[in-house]
Amino acid sequence: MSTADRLIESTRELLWERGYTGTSPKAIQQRAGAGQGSMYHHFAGKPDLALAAISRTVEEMRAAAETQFSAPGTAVERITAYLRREREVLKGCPVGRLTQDPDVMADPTLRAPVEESFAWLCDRLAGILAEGRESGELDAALDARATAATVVAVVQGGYVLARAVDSVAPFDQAITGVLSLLSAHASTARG
Amino acid sequence: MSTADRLIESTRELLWERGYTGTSPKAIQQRAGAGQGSMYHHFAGKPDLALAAISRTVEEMRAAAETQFSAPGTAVERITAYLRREREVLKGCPVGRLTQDPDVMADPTLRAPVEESFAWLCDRLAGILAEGRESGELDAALDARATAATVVAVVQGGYVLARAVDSVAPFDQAITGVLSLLSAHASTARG
DNA sequence: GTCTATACCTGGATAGAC
DNA sequence: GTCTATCCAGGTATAGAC
Repeated sequence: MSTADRLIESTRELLWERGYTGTSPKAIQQRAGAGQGSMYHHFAGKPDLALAAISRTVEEMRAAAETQFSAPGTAVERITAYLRREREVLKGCPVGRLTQDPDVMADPTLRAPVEESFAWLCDRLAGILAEGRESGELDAALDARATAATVVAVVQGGYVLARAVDSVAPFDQAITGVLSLLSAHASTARG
Repeated sequence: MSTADRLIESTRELLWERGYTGTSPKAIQQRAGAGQGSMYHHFAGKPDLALAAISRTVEEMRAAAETQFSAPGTAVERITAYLRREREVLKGCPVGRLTQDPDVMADPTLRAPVEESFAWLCDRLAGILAEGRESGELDAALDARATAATVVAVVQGGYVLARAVDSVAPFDQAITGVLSLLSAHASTARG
């Protein structure tokens, strides 16, 4: 891995663990095993490095989600696969975390990937839910966009709950809860 | 308002806006219109002041929630009132935000109020849902604890989505979505 | 490309005068 | 109780040698 890559990876880790404000160039350099001059040779500064890190993170997140979404199966099966996917729950969401960083949200360049990421995720889930509704799998009265927002919110909020009580239990419960509610909606249509 | 109170209120605002790491004693003093010496006369330092601010915030949050929870009405009505309550959505949750602050979560004293806050909220909602199940309002198969976690997660995640796209729309959609799913569950029991 | 030196600002806190 | 002076570490970046 090149020095530039190591710097990006270190930044990704630190943004995840400590956020933008809590991440110093010095900490990035130490974790990457790179010197001061090396970092400023490859990147213009902290915001530039953060942009590279954030871009890489959102790409990975999207690819990971798309794996579940494009798998074979019904809408509920694919959403279940997405929700039950293995996650580092106690570390939280590396993208959602950025929404709490005022310096990230205040910079349009840093903010854009975060914004696009969640917009894409909601749209994609709404599309899958709409498919399920068209095919008769889900109740015709189901609001695809609202339900999609609920699903994404449950994941993001599940992370918050898990971190609050330092246990994955509430995350798993929140997922179980929304899947039960959604499945009930599906069986109504079937019955 | 006393100087100590102004310092606490300023700290509450700044913790909400910028988090613990992003909040400096100097910024607190300036917002409170207090001097350096004044702050260190009333409080031992930043962690001490943060504890006072966090304690006050979680008390307010709990009181606000309890207002909706203890109002007359069915379980779903009270939960709807809670979820539809007016919120400063784009500012996010002042308590949930703290879960993203590693320095807060690493300090047991600062962490405890956050942890208790979410534990209480989940328990309280689970109790209300269990009541609704006992009374026949809700499906007997409904898992009260899981559903409670889902409800809390939707609120917390709704904040994340709203901040991500800088719009209250996804927050409102997420609430609408979970209430639709829950209401469908209720009508199953009634039908 | 990477290193060291340097610079300036802020964070967080203490000391002692008033 | 509040003020000012002072302190040291760290954040963030530039300059220039190698």
